[in-house]
Amino acid sequence: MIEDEIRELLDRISAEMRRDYAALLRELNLHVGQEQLLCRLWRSDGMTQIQLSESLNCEPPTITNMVKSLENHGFVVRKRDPEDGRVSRVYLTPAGRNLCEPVERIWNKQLDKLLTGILPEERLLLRRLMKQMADNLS
Amino acid sequence: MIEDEIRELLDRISAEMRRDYAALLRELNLHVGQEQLLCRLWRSDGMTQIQLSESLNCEPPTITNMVKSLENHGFVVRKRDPEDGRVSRVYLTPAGRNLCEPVERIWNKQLDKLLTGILPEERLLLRRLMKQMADNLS
DNA sequence: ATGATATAATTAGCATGCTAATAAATTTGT
DNA sequence: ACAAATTTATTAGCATGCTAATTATATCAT
Repeated sequence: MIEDEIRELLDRISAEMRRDYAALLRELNLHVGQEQLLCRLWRSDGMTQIQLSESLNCEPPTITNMVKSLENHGFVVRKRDPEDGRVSRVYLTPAGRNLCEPVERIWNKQLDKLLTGILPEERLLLRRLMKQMADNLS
Repeated sequence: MIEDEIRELLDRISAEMRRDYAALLRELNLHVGQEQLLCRLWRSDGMTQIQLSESLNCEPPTITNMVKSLENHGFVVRKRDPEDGRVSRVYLTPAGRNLCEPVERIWNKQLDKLLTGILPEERLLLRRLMKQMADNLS
């Protein structure tokens, strides 16, 4: 069945992308997923952990762990919000900010690999179909 | 850029599929990924752990952990290979075998959700493009 | 036959990611 | 004003998944 093949292909692509990213990001001392969190901060430094968990679509304890790990590696710092004592805001250190370019290089490199041999008009179509699938899931 | 959107959509789809599967599989006392290992055994019971790691494209220690967990839950048993003392073969218990149908129901349900609104001829195209991407990665 | 090499699996340690339960601060309701 | 409810973050515990190092068995070469 076509549908089962699509499921298996999606599983394979997800897993393989993750593996490739893991290998590439290791050179930057990053784990898969951490670059996504940093990406949010590159766009908007000082987000709260709740905002991060909503933006990354994961649970607050996951953010606690990720931020703790990123803080141990010196890529971010946490500061208590002076106006709301419950809130902890996450800020980039210079080291964290400097990861932006190398991470984007990795993204582009991996994207080139993924899309090799797929024509521009096929990419448009692919985007449309993937947009539909993403919307179906949320 | 189209390519960046494709990357972000792929990330979103992967993550969301994983979350959905996690929720659905929890009712069967399974974690995401375990159903893939079981699926290999449904097709060919008694595989070695090395064979499983190659088939699932993950590392041997991961298989050790997964099999240990599945064994604790009574879905598989490990038996030493009588002809090669290094090899440990993994066999389904009746409970593990009985998971086949409910897992396939979950797969089909989730696949319906994913592909809603995508026409048969678009599915063919999608499969071709995904096949290309999967081949690009391996 | 025995020392070296290769293969299969495990252990330790770390990260993402989850749920359930808890702690701390703020807001709401009466 | 103060008790109750809500919000934000953390802790504990478990699973997948990784690498590096280790153990146990089998094979290869001299």
